[in-house]
Amino acid sequence: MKKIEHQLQELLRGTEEVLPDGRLAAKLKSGRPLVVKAGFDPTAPDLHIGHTVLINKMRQFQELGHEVVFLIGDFTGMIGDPSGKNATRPPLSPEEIKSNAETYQSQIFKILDPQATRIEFNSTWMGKMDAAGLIRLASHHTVARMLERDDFSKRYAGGQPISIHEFLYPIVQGYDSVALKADVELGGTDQKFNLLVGRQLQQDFGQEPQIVMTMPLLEGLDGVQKMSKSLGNYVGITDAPGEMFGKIMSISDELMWRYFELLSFRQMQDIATLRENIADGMNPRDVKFELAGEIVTRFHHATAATAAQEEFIARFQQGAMPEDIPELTLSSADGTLGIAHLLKAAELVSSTSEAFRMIEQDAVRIDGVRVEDRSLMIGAGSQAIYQVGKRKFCRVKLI
RNA sequence: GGAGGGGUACUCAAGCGGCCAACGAGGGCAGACUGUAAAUCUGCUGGCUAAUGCCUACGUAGGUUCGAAUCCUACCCCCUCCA
Repeated sequence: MKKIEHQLQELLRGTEEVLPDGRLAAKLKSGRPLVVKAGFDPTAPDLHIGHTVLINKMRQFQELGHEVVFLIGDFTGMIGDPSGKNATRPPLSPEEIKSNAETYQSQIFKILDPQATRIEFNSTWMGKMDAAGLIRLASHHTVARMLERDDFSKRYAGGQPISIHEFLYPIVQGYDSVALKADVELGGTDQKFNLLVGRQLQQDFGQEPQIVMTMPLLEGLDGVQKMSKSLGNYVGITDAPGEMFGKIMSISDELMWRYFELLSFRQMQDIATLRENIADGMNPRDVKFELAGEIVTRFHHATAATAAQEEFIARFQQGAMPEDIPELTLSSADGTLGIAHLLKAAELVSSTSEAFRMIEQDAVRIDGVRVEDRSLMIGAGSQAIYQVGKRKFCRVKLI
Protein backbone atom coordinates (compact mmCIF):
# COMPACT_ATOMS: atom_id res chain seq x y z
CA MET A 1 0.00 0.00 0.00
CA LYS A 2 1.08 3.51 -0.73
CA LYS A 3 2.13 5.91 1.93
CA ILE A 4 -0.57 7.46 4.06
CA GLU A 5 0.03 11.02 2.88
CA HIS A 6 -0.12 9.93 -0.70
CA GLN A 7 -3.34 7.99 -0.15
CA LEU A 8 -4.91 10.90 1.66
CA GLN A 9 -4.04 13.35 -1.06
CA GLU A 10 -5.69 11.20 -3.69
CA LEU A 11 -8.70 10.34 -1.61
CA LEU A 12 -9.47 13.92 -0.73
CA ARG A 13 -9.50 14.98 -4.37
CA GLY A 14 -12.85 16.46 -5.25
CA THR A 15 -14.48 15.59 -1.94
CA GLU A 16 -16.93 18.04 -0.48
CA GLU A 17 -16.51 17.07 3.14
CA VAL A 18 -14.80 14.44 5.27
CA LEU A 19 -16.19 13.99 8.75
CA PRO A 20 -14.92 14.05 11.36
CA ASP A 21 -11.97 16.13 10.45
CA GLY A 22 -8.67 14.31 10.48
CA ARG A 23 -9.97 10.89 11.41
CA LEU A 24 -9.46 9.42 7.96
CA ALA A 25 -5.68 9.54 8.36
CA ALA A 26 -5.96 7.66 11.63
CA LYS A 27 -8.07 4.95 10.02
CA LEU A 28 -5.63 4.61 7.17
CA LYS A 29 -2.76 4.27 9.61
CA SER A 30 -4.24 1.06 10.96
CA GLY A 31 -2.77 -0.50 7.86
CA ARG A 32 -5.62 -2.93 7.27
CA PRO A 33 -7.90 -2.65 4.26
CA LEU A 34 -10.83 -0.45 5.18
CA VAL A 35 -14.42 -1.41 4.50
CA VAL A 36 -15.71 1.32 2.24
CA LYS A 37 -19.44 1.41 1.77
CA ALA A 38 -21.56 3.27 -0.72
CA GLY A 39 -25.26 2.68 -0.93
CA PHE A 40 -27.39 2.96 -4.04
CA ASP A 41 -31.08 3.37 -4.09
CA PRO A 42 -32.27 1.27 -7.00
CA THR A 43 -34.60 3.90 -8.38
CA ALA A 44 -32.60 5.24 -11.33
CA PRO A 45 -31.26 2.31 -13.31
CA ASP A 46 -29.68 4.43 -16.03
CA LEU A 47 -26.67 6.15 -14.66
CA HIS A 48 -25.25 9.38 -15.98
CA ILE A 49 -21.69 10.51 -15.51
CA GLY A 50 -22.72 12.62 -12.54
CA HIS A 51 -23.37 9.41 -10.63
CA THR A 52 -19.93 8.17 -11.51
CA VAL A 53 -18.23 10.84 -9.41
CA LEU A 54 -19.00 8.67 -6.42
CA ILE A 55 -18.11 5.46 -8.19
CA ASN A 56 -14.79 6.95 -9.24
CA LYS A 57 -14.05 7.61 -5.61
CA MET A 58 -14.86 4.00 -4.83
CA ARG A 59 -12.43 3.00 -7.53
CA GLN A 60 -9.71 5.05 -5.89
CA PHE A 61 -10.24 3.23 -2.63
CA GLN A 62 -10.17 -0.01 -4.52
CA GLU A 63 -6.90 0.84 -6.22
CA LEU A 64 -5.40 1.64 -2.86
CA GLY A 65 -6.26 -1.85 -1.69
CA HIS A 66 -9.37 -1.21 0.36
CA GLU A 67 -12.50 -3.30 0.37
CA VAL A 68 -15.25 -1.60 -1.51
CA VAL A 69 -18.84 -2.58 -0.81
CA PHE A 70 -21.41 -1.67 -3.40
CA LEU A 71 -24.58 -1.77 -1.39
CA ILE A 72 -27.83 -1.97 -3.21
CA GLY A 73 -30.60 -0.65 -1.06
CA ASP A 74 -33.26 -3.06 -2.22
CA PHE A 75 -34.91 -3.02 1.18
CA THR A 76 -34.72 0.74 1.59
CA GLY A 77 -35.94 1.06 -1.99
CA MET A 78 -39.28 -0.07 -0.68
CA ILE A 79 -39.33 3.02 1.49
CA GLY A 80 -38.17 5.56 -1.07
CA ASP A 81 -35.56 8.01 0.12
CA PRO A 82 -37.02 11.44 0.77
CA SER A 83 -33.57 13.11 0.64
CA GLY A 84 -33.59 16.34 -1.27
CA LYS A 85 -37.23 15.93 -2.10
CA ASN A 86 -39.95 17.94 -0.56
CA ALA A 87 -42.49 15.26 -1.06
CA THR A 88 -43.01 11.64 -0.25
CA ARG A 89 -41.69 9.36 -2.94
CA PRO A 90 -43.65 6.39 -4.18
CA PRO A 91 -42.00 3.10 -3.23
CA LEU A 92 -40.81 0.65 -5.87
CA SER A 93 -42.14 -2.80 -6.50
CA PRO A 94 -39.84 -5.79 -5.89
CA GLU A 95 -39.71 -6.49 -9.64
CA GLU A 96 -38.59 -2.97 -10.46
CA ILE A 97 -35.96 -3.11 -7.76
CA LYS A 98 -34.59 -6.36 -9.06
CA SER A 99 -34.25 -5.24 -12.63
CA ASN A 100 -32.79 -1.89 -11.63
CA ALA A 101 -30.22 -3.56 -9.44
CA GLU A 102 -29.10 -5.72 -12.33
CA THR A 103 -28.72 -2.70 -14.57
CA TYR A 104 -26.60 -1.04 -11.92
CA GLN A 105 -24.22 -3.93 -11.72
CA SER A 106 -23.67 -4.08 -15.44
CA GLN A 107 -22.93 -0.36 -15.52
CA ILE A 108 -20.60 0.10 -12.57
CA PHE A 109 -18.10 -2.48 -13.72
CA LYS A 110 -17.00 -0.12 -16.42
CA ILE A 111 -15.32 1.70 -13.58
CA LEU A 112 -14.89 -0.73 -10.73
CA ASP A 113 -12.90 -3.95 -10.73
CA PRO A 114 -15.53 -6.72 -10.62
CA GLN A 115 -13.16 -9.10 -8.85
CA ALA A 116 -12.48 -6.70 -6.04
CA THR A 117 -16.00 -5.36 -5.57
CA ARG A 118 -18.27 -6.78 -2.94
CA ILE A 119 -21.93 -6.43 -3.78
CA GLU A 120 -24.43 -6.55 -0.97
CA PHE A 121 -28.16 -6.11 -0.70
CA ASN A 122 -29.49 -4.68 2.49
CA SER A 123 -32.49 -6.99 2.34
CA THR A 124 -29.98 -9.67 3.39
CA TRP A 125 -30.13 -8.47 6.98
CA MET A 126 -33.15 -6.19 6.91
CA GLY A 127 -35.38 -8.84 5.38
CA LYS A 128 -34.74 -11.09 8.34
CA MET A 129 -35.46 -8.47 10.93
CA ASP A 130 -38.87 -8.85 12.55
CA ALA A 131 -41.15 -6.08 13.70
CA ALA A 132 -39.82 -6.25 17.22
CA GLY A 133 -36.29 -5.88 15.88
CA LEU A 134 -37.23 -2.89 13.81
CA ILE A 135 -38.85 -1.21 16.79
CA ARG A 136 -35.76 -1.88 18.85
CA LEU A 137 -33.64 -0.39 16.10
CA ALA A 138 -35.90 2.64 15.88
CA SER A 139 -35.40 3.25 19.59
CA HIS A 140 -31.82 4.25 18.84
CA HIS A 141 -32.88 7.53 17.31
CA THR A 142 -35.09 10.39 18.36
CA VAL A 143 -37.70 12.45 16.59
CA ALA A 144 -35.91 15.66 17.49
CA ARG A 145 -32.73 14.47 15.82
CA MET A 146 -34.67 13.27 12.83
CA LEU A 147 -36.24 16.68 12.46
CA GLU A 148 -32.80 18.25 12.31
CA ARG A 149 -32.70 17.10 8.76
CA ASP A 150 -33.35 20.04 6.55
CA ASP A 151 -35.99 18.60 4.28
CA PHE A 152 -37.89 17.04 7.17
CA SER A 153 -37.91 20.24 9.16
CA LYS A 154 -38.98 22.25 6.13
CA ARG A 155 -41.81 19.92 5.38
CA TYR A 156 -42.83 19.81 9.01
CA ALA A 157 -42.75 23.58 9.30
CA GLY A 158 -44.51 23.95 5.99
CA GLY A 159 -47.34 21.72 7.04
CA GLN A 160 -46.53 19.04 4.48
CA PRO A 161 -47.00 15.45 5.48
CA ILE A 162 -44.10 13.27 6.59
CA SER A 163 -44.99 9.62 6.79
CA ILE A 164 -43.61 7.69 9.72
CA HIS A 165 -41.94 5.20 7.41
CA GLU A 166 -39.79 7.95 5.96
CA PHE A 167 -38.10 8.26 9.32
CA LEU A 168 -37.06 4.66 8.94
CA TYR A 169 -35.01 5.33 5.85
CA PRO A 170 -32.06 7.02 7.54
CA ILE A 171 -32.21 4.51 10.36
CA VAL A 172 -32.09 1.52 8.07
CA GLN A 173 -29.33 3.07 6.00
CA GLY A 174 -27.43 3.74 9.20
CA TYR A 175 -27.95 0.19 10.34
CA ASP A 176 -26.43 -1.02 7.08
CA SER A 177 -23.18 0.49 8.29
CA VAL A 178 -23.51 -1.48 11.50
CA ALA A 179 -24.20 -4.70 9.62
CA LEU A 180 -21.23 -4.15 7.33
CA LYS A 181 -18.96 -2.76 10.05
CA ALA A 182 -18.16 0.05 7.65
CA ASP A 183 -15.03 2.14 8.16
CA VAL A 184 -15.94 4.69 5.57
CA GLU A 185 -19.20 5.59 3.90
CA LEU A 186 -19.39 7.57 0.69
CA GLY A 187 -22.35 9.54 -0.54
CA GLY A 188 -23.50 12.67 -2.29
CA THR A 189 -23.78 15.89 -0.31
CA ASP A 190 -27.51 15.30 -0.13
CA GLN A 191 -26.78 12.13 1.83
CA LYS A 192 -24.88 13.81 4.63
CA PHE A 193 -27.60 13.45 7.21
CA ASN A 194 -28.17 9.78 6.49
CA LEU A 195 -24.44 9.09 6.60
CA LEU A 196 -24.16 10.73 9.98
CA VAL A 197 -26.99 8.62 11.37
CA GLY A 198 -24.78 5.66 10.51
CA ARG A 199 -22.04 7.01 12.74
CA GLN A 200 -24.39 7.41 15.65
CA LEU A 201 -25.88 3.94 15.30
CA GLN A 202 -22.46 2.34 15.02
CA GLN A 203 -21.48 4.00 18.24
CA ASP A 204 -24.67 2.75 19.92
CA PHE A 205 -23.85 -0.74 18.73
CA GLY A 206 -20.36 -0.54 20.15
CA GLN A 207 -18.50 -0.02 16.90
CA GLU A 208 -16.04 2.65 15.94
CA PRO A 209 -18.05 5.16 13.91
CA GLN A 210 -17.40 5.33 10.20
CA ILE A 211 -15.76 8.19 8.37
CA VAL A 212 -18.27 10.09 6.32
CA MET A 213 -17.14 11.35 2.94
CA THR A 214 -19.46 13.39 0.79
CA MET A 215 -18.95 14.00 -2.89
CA PRO A 216 -20.34 17.04 -4.69
CA LEU A 217 -23.20 16.66 -7.12
CA LEU A 218 -21.79 17.23 -10.58
CA GLU A 219 -23.01 20.22 -12.53
CA GLY A 220 -24.77 19.39 -15.76
CA LEU A 221 -23.75 20.45 -19.25
CA ASP A 222 -25.20 23.90 -18.67
CA GLY A 223 -22.72 24.38 -15.84
CA VAL A 224 -25.37 25.71 -13.50
CA GLN A 225 -27.84 23.10 -12.43
CA LYS A 226 -27.06 19.67 -11.10
CA MET A 227 -26.78 17.01 -13.74
CA SER A 228 -30.07 15.23 -14.01
CA LYS A 229 -32.02 13.30 -16.50
CA SER A 230 -35.14 15.37 -16.08
CA LEU A 231 -33.28 18.58 -16.89
CA GLY A 232 -31.75 17.00 -19.96
CA ASN A 233 -28.29 18.32 -19.12
CA TYR A 234 -26.67 14.95 -18.66
CA VAL A 235 -24.29 12.54 -20.31
CA GLY A 236 -25.63 9.02 -19.94
CA ILE A 237 -23.03 6.33 -19.53
CA THR A 238 -24.80 4.30 -22.18
CA ASP A 239 -24.82 7.19 -24.64
CA ALA A 240 -23.35 6.39 -28.06
CA PRO A 241 -19.67 7.38 -28.44
CA GLY A 242 -20.32 10.24 -30.83
CA GLU A 243 -23.07 11.66 -28.69
CA MET A 244 -21.04 11.34 -25.52
CA PHE A 245 -18.05 12.99 -27.15
CA GLY A 246 -20.15 15.85 -28.52
CA LYS A 247 -21.88 16.50 -25.25
CA ILE A 248 -18.62 16.79 -23.37
CA MET A 249 -17.20 19.08 -26.03
CA SER A 250 -20.16 21.37 -25.54
CA ILE A 251 -19.34 22.24 -21.93
CA SER A 252 -17.73 25.56 -21.17
CA ASP A 253 -13.97 25.84 -20.69
CA GLU A 254 -14.48 26.66 -17.04
CA LEU A 255 -16.67 23.66 -16.38
CA MET A 256 -14.12 21.47 -18.09
CA TRP A 257 -11.79 21.75 -15.08
CA ARG A 258 -14.53 20.65 -12.77
CA TYR A 259 -15.12 17.62 -14.94
CA PHE A 260 -11.39 16.90 -14.99
CA GLU A 261 -11.27 16.98 -11.23
CA LEU A 262 -14.29 14.79 -10.66
CA LEU A 263 -14.39 12.52 -13.69
CA SER A 264 -10.86 12.07 -14.98
CA PHE A 265 -8.52 9.40 -13.68
CA ARG A 266 -5.55 11.62 -14.48
CA GLN A 267 -3.29 12.78 -11.70
CA MET A 268 -3.98 16.27 -10.41
CA GLN A 269 -0.43 17.19 -11.41
CA ASP A 270 -1.16 16.32 -15.04
CA ILE A 271 -4.25 18.44 -14.93
CA ALA A 272 -2.30 21.35 -13.50
CA THR A 273 0.11 20.99 -16.41
CA LEU A 274 -2.78 21.17 -18.86
CA ARG A 275 -3.93 24.39 -17.23
CA GLU A 276 -0.45 25.83 -17.67
CA ASN A 277 -0.42 24.83 -21.30
CA ILE A 278 -3.59 26.75 -21.91
CA ALA A 279 -2.22 29.75 -20.08
CA ASP A 280 0.70 29.50 -22.51
CA GLY A 281 -1.63 29.65 -25.47
CA MET A 282 -2.78 26.10 -26.11
CA ASN A 283 -6.32 25.84 -27.47
CA PRO A 284 -8.68 24.77 -24.68
CA ARG A 285 -10.56 22.78 -27.26
CA ASP A 286 -7.67 20.38 -27.62
CA VAL A 287 -7.56 19.82 -23.89
CA LYS A 288 -11.29 19.18 -23.96
CA PHE A 289 -10.60 16.57 -26.62
CA GLU A 290 -8.45 14.77 -24.05
CA LEU A 291 -11.24 14.80 -21.52
CA ALA A 292 -13.90 13.68 -23.98
CA GLY A 293 -11.58 10.97 -25.26
CA GLU A 294 -10.91 9.63 -21.79
CA ILE A 295 -14.59 9.45 -20.92
CA VAL A 296 -15.59 7.77 -24.19
CA THR A 297 -12.75 5.27 -23.79
CA ARG A 298 -13.96 4.42 -20.32
CA PHE A 299 -17.52 3.63 -21.31
CA HIS A 300 -16.80 2.32 -24.80
CA HIS A 301 -13.37 1.78 -26.37
CA ALA A 302 -10.29 3.71 -27.32
CA THR A 303 -11.06 3.11 -30.98
CA ALA A 304 -14.56 4.51 -30.51
CA ALA A 305 -13.05 7.58 -28.90
CA THR A 306 -10.66 8.14 -31.78
CA ALA A 307 -13.44 7.72 -34.29
CA ALA A 308 -15.68 10.09 -32.36
CA GLN A 309 -12.97 12.73 -32.32
CA GLU A 310 -12.27 12.39 -36.05
CA GLU A 311 -15.95 12.65 -36.80
CA PHE A 312 -16.24 15.65 -34.55
CA ILE A 313 -13.39 17.45 -36.30
CA ALA A 314 -14.76 16.64 -39.71
CA ARG A 315 -18.22 17.75 -38.84
CA PHE A 316 -17.70 20.90 -36.89
CA GLN A 317 -14.30 22.18 -37.92
CA GLN A 318 -14.65 21.31 -41.56
CA GLY A 319 -18.41 21.48 -41.80
CA ALA A 320 -18.79 17.97 -43.15
CA MET A 321 -21.93 15.93 -42.87
CA PRO A 322 -22.04 13.34 -40.13
CA GLU A 323 -21.50 9.77 -41.23
CA ASP A 324 -24.44 8.00 -39.74
CA ILE A 325 -27.33 9.96 -41.15
CA PRO A 326 -30.65 8.25 -40.71
CA GLU A 327 -32.27 7.28 -43.99
CA LEU A 328 -35.88 7.47 -44.88
CA THR A 329 -38.05 6.83 -47.87
CA LEU A 330 -41.22 8.83 -48.18
CA SER A 331 -43.95 8.52 -50.70
CA SER A 332 -45.83 11.45 -52.12
CA ALA A 333 -49.49 11.34 -52.95
CA ASP A 334 -49.35 13.36 -56.16
CA GLY A 335 -45.69 13.25 -57.11
CA THR A 336 -44.66 16.23 -55.06
CA LEU A 337 -44.36 17.18 -51.42
CA GLY A 338 -44.02 20.52 -49.67
CA ILE A 339 -40.75 21.06 -47.85
CA ALA A 340 -42.48 21.66 -44.54
CA HIS A 341 -44.37 18.40 -44.74
CA LEU A 342 -41.26 16.54 -45.73
CA LEU A 343 -39.33 17.87 -42.72
CA LYS A 344 -42.17 16.92 -40.44
CA ALA A 345 -42.44 13.42 -41.92
CA ALA A 346 -38.69 12.99 -41.43
CA GLU A 347 -39.14 14.07 -37.79
CA LEU A 348 -36.66 16.88 -38.19
CA VAL A 349 -39.33 19.23 -36.86
CA SER A 350 -42.37 18.52 -34.72
CA SER A 351 -44.94 20.41 -36.77
CA THR A 352 -45.27 22.11 -40.11
CA SER A 353 -45.53 25.41 -38.29
CA GLU A 354 -42.16 24.74 -36.77
CA ALA A 355 -40.80 23.86 -40.19
CA PHE A 356 -41.89 27.23 -41.51
CA ARG A 357 -40.25 28.97 -38.60
CA MET A 358 -37.03 27.09 -39.13
CA ILE A 359 -36.99 28.02 -42.82
CA GLU A 360 -37.56 31.66 -41.95
CA GLN A 361 -34.65 31.44 -39.53
CA ASP A 362 -32.27 30.12 -42.18
CA ALA A 363 -31.91 26.84 -40.35
CA VAL A 364 -32.91 24.48 -43.13
CA ARG A 365 -30.53 23.12 -45.73
CA ILE A 366 -30.85 20.62 -48.55
CA ASP A 367 -27.53 19.03 -49.44
CA GLY A 368 -25.88 21.93 -47.68
CA VAL A 369 -27.77 24.59 -49.60
CA ARG A 370 -29.92 26.92 -47.54
CA VAL A 371 -33.65 26.84 -48.21
CA GLU A 372 -35.23 30.28 -48.51
CA ASP A 373 -38.61 29.49 -50.01
CA ARG A 374 -41.04 28.09 -47.48
CA SER A 375 -43.36 26.90 -50.20
CA LEU A 376 -40.66 24.88 -51.95
CA MET A 377 -42.04 21.66 -53.44
CA ILE A 378 -39.91 18.57 -53.60
CA GLY A 379 -40.51 16.35 -56.63
CA ALA A 380 -40.78 12.59 -56.50
CA GLY A 381 -37.66 10.63 -57.40
CA SER A 382 -35.35 13.05 -55.62
CA GLN A 383 -32.90 12.06 -52.97
CA ALA A 384 -31.12 14.52 -50.73
CA ILE A 385 -29.81 15.20 -47.25
CA TYR A 386 -32.07 17.51 -45.29
CA GLN A 387 -30.67 19.40 -42.37
CA VAL A 388 -32.34 21.44 -39.65
CA GLY A 389 -30.00 23.40 -37.45
CA LYS A 390 -26.52 22.06 -36.81
CA ARG A 391 -27.39 18.69 -35.46
CA LYS A 392 -30.42 17.24 -37.13
CA PHE A 393 -29.95 15.42 -40.40
CA CYS A 394 -31.95 12.98 -42.45
CA ARG A 395 -31.36 11.47 -45.86
CA VAL A 396 -34.72 11.38 -47.56
CA LYS A 397 -35.70 9.62 -50.74
CA LEU A 398 -39.01 10.71 -52.15
CA ILE A 399 -40.91 8.29 -54.34
C1' G B 1 -66.47 22.71 10.18
C1' G B 2 -65.69 28.46 9.57
C1' A B 3 -63.08 32.84 7.00
C1' G B 4 -60.06 34.46 3.11
C1' G B 5 -56.63 33.95 -1.28
C1' G B 6 -55.55 31.46 -5.79
C1' G B 7 -55.58 28.03 -10.41
C1' U B 8 -52.93 31.69 -17.34
C1' A B 9 -48.49 28.57 -22.48
C1' C B 10 -42.19 24.16 -20.71
C1' U B 11 -41.50 27.09 -15.75
C1' C B 12 -42.29 31.63 -13.09
C1' A B 13 -45.48 35.58 -13.88
C1' A B 14 -48.66 39.94 -16.03
C1' G B 15 -53.47 40.79 -18.07
C1' C B 16 -59.11 41.49 -15.34
C1' G B 17 -65.07 42.73 -21.38
C1' G B 18 -62.92 43.88 -27.76
C1' C B 19 -56.20 46.44 -29.67
C1' C B 20 -54.95 38.68 -26.56
C1' A B 21 -52.15 33.14 -29.60
C1' A B 22 -52.08 36.44 -24.59
C1' C B 23 -46.71 41.83 -21.47
C1' G B 24 -42.20 40.36 -19.06
C1' A B 25 -38.41 36.88 -17.16
C1' G B 26 -36.18 32.09 -17.30
C1' G B 27 -35.64 27.84 -20.24
C1' G B 28 -35.49 25.89 -25.23
C1' C B 29 -34.58 26.38 -30.56
C1' A B 30 -32.38 29.07 -34.71
C1' G B 31 -29.00 32.78 -37.04
C1' A B 32 -24.41 35.79 -36.51
C1' C B 33 -19.72 35.62 -34.05
C1' U B 34 -16.15 31.65 -32.39
C1' G B 35 -12.43 27.12 -30.98
C1' U B 36 -17.32 22.93 -31.17
C1' A B 37 -18.17 26.03 -27.10
C1' A B 38 -18.93 29.92 -23.28
C1' A B 39 -20.04 35.11 -23.32
C1' U B 40 -22.48 38.59 -26.55
C1' C B 41 -26.02 40.34 -30.30
C1' U B 42 -30.56 39.16 -33.24
C1' G B 43 -34.91 36.41 -34.12
C1' C B 44 -38.41 32.55 -32.99
C1' U B 45 -40.99 29.76 -29.23
C1' G B 46 -49.96 26.35 -30.05
C1' G B 47 -51.62 23.73 -34.58
C1' C B 48 -53.10 23.70 -39.88
C1' U B 49 -52.18 26.42 -44.51
C1' A B 50 -48.56 28.08 -50.98
C1' A B 51 -51.15 32.27 -49.15
C1' U B 52 -55.43 35.59 -47.44
C1' G B 53 -56.73 33.07 -43.39
C1' C B 54 -58.75 29.19 -40.32
C1' C B 55 -58.89 26.15 -35.86
C1' U B 56 -57.75 25.05 -30.69
C1' A B 57 -56.14 27.33 -25.97
C1' C B 58 -56.07 30.99 -19.99
C1' G B 59 -58.60 24.54 -13.79
C1' U B 60 -63.66 21.87 -15.58
C1' A B 61 -68.76 22.46 -17.21
C1' G B 62 -72.48 25.73 -18.31
C1' G B 63 -74.42 30.89 -18.81
C1' U B 64 -74.64 36.48 -19.91
C1' U B 65 -72.92 39.38 -24.26
C1' C B 66 -72.49 41.39 -31.05
C1' G B 67 -67.84 39.90 -28.46
C1' A B 68 -64.99 36.66 -22.43
C1' A B 69 -58.58 34.70 -20.02
C1' U B 70 -61.40 38.89 -18.27
C1' C B 71 -68.56 39.19 -15.87
C1' C B 72 -72.20 35.28 -13.61
C1' U B 73 -73.36 30.07 -11.75
C1' A B 74 -71.94 25.23 -10.34
C1' C B 75 -68.10 21.85 -9.70
C1' C B 76 -62.82 20.18 -9.04
C1' C B 77 -58.00 21.28 -7.10
C1' C B 78 -54.24 24.16 -4.23
C1' C B 79 -52.72 27.62 -0.34
C1' U B 80 -53.24 30.76 4.32
C1' C B 81 -55.66 31.69 8.97
C1' C B 82 -59.22 29.94 12.75
C1' A B 83 -61.57 25.34 14.99
